Amino acid sequence: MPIARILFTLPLPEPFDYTVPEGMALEPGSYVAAPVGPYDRLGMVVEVLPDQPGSNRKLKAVTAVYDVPPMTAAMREFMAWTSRYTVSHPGTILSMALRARDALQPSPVETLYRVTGAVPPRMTPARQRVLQVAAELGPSASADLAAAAGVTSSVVKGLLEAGALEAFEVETDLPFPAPDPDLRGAVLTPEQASAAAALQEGVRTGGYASYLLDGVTGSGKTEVYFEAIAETLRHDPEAQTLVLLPEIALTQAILTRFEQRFGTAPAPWHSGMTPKDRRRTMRETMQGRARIVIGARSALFLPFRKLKLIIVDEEHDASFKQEDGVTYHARDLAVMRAKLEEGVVILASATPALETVVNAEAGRYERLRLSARPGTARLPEIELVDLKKAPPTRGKWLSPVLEQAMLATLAAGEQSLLFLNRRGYAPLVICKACGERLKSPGTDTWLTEHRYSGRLVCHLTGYSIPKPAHCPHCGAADSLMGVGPGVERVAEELRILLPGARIEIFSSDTVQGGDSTRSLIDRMAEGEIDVLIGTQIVAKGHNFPNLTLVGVVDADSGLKGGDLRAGERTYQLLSQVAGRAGRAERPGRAYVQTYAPDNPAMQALAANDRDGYLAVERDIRAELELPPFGRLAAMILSAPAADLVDRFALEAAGLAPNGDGIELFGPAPAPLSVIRGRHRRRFLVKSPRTVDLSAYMTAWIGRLKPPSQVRISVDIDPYSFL
DNA sequence: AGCACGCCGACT
DNA sequence: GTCGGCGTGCTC
Repeated sequence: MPIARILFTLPLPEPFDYTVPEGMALEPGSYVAAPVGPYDRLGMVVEVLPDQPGSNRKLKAVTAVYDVPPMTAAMREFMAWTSRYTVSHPGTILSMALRARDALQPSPVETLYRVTGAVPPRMTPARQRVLQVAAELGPSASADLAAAAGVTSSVVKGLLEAGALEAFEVETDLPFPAPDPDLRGAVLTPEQASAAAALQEGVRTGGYASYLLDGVTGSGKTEVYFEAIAETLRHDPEAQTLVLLPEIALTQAILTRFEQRFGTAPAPWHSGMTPKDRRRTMRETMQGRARIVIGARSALFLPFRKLKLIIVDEEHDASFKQEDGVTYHARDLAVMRAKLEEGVVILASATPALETVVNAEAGRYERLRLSARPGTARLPEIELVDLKKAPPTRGKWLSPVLEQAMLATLAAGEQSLLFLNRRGYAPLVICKACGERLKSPGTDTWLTEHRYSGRLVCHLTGYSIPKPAHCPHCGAADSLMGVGPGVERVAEELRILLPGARIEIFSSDTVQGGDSTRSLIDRMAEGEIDVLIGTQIVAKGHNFPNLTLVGVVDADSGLKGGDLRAGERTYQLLSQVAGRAGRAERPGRAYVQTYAPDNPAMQALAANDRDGYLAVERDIRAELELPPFGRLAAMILSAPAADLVDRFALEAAGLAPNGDGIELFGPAPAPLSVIRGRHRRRFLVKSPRTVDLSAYMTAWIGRLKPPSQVRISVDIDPYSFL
């Protein structure tokens, strides 16, 4: 009997071997159920080996094979590569690819009823009502008909037997309607048209091609990549497209734009979906029927049938970096997947990551620039407000310069946006009596005061308590004081500065679901709000025609902490926020409050000199051999007891292999040294570009024998530093 | 990941 | 004298 090597959705180090029963057709990529210990588990065939006569290995047999298309060779290669690169078990990657395992089963069915037109031999008032609602509602479930008619389902059953109703079965998971590439494209400017033509040429040529779509905010990148999608749909009736967006940008607005262009919304994939919707998207994707999938970073692991185009929108966005469990950067993996799928990848951004720009300059991506906003809209003037020279009065957070601008904007009947990336009222609570700083239990992060809810909240773990009347440390009454600004506190300041103005806060605390987000955005767009104060959530994609003033309350907050990309990220975020101003015919203006006006990121912002800034950053990174000119990896050790992890960290340091050009830093306490009661220590490894750092980390871990309480995790290309 | 097997404290 | 804590090791 032939032998199948099967990879399971379990963290096992290697595939297991099984015999293939007579008559079962298996090939690499087939999804199967096979026994692991006492139970059948979901697995995937990696390899089918011919009969091995004379072998006396006792193997179990494969139980069943799923009736779905096998995973493609390109996807299997992608998983194997990802497993090696991220230093994680192949089975763990397989579980990521099969997140909605019901998708392997056919759609569940439900029974619906509809009227036949036949009149039942015996008509009663109850039957009459049911037939009436059945005619009004159209095909419906028995329970729905009964409820609408105010009867029990036995009346429905009686009508079915009498032939006045007929039953039929439908699948509950419907296919996605086919998008229409030729519905109506936007009228493109010459610059947009030439970028679109280049992308379409790439799609038609076939094979791997990669592009950087580098367009200023509002230059119409979406319309341009829509044309690449349209060409993909037209060119090959089986080709599929994946659009990756930062989680926060996956809003109704983008779905509506797809619907307007292609007549139907794409298949969605993100963390907030119900199991049923997930199952539907995954089934349609693996069957090859979903032609366009739009999703957050995890959508990259969906098992497409024929993935020919991947678009990474806002490719610089830090949320493409997955930090827990298997760490990966969805943009980098998207490029690899496109290579293996022999497809086209488009990285789109107004503020591309330095890595991406360096790759484009090295010729690895073809760069397509969109330099103009269509119509008359102009980029906003950005002015730095030096807080050392023009500080806010004590207890306030807005400099007089910004206050004046806000007053003038309100007087002119225009809107302002204030950006402050801090939720709640105050990011830190201290006791005036004893100086205690309130921390989240089991974690070394400060508690944030939220005044609307009257609670102290840990933004890392979600821990929250009502604000205590007494200091938990010294017991003093009424001594707890919020320190520093949050959006709620700035709102309070503004209500005094601008009495009567309509002021709203936009943060993940004030808007829960999609509906409240939409209504806030709609009200802002329609001019029903004068001042919007928002966190990171306001930076993306919203178009407010009457918004002419943007104020950045604390431009320096992102520069703190030892992050390699702090300056770059600050530049990206702030230029994106500033870009909210002046989208329509009115010119926009942005004030950026900073204590570090000489910082290169601030200077570049004021001079609107992105490329100059990137050139400076690039030279620094090249000099220090930091990414993308060198490689980084981190190893994080954690344990419930600090002494245990410290002892093991020293042992691990001694066992680190030697390697050419490898530099080892640490162990040092990780940036968050305690999370959920686990003490964390971190090593940073730096190597030249030419070194296979994943292989180095794998070799290192192979030498370690951690005590059971110590956990090891590897972060390839870490984003948080130090 | 499960799950079973295995040794040390509070209960009928 | 047992029930059960979760540490360790195995699953083709």
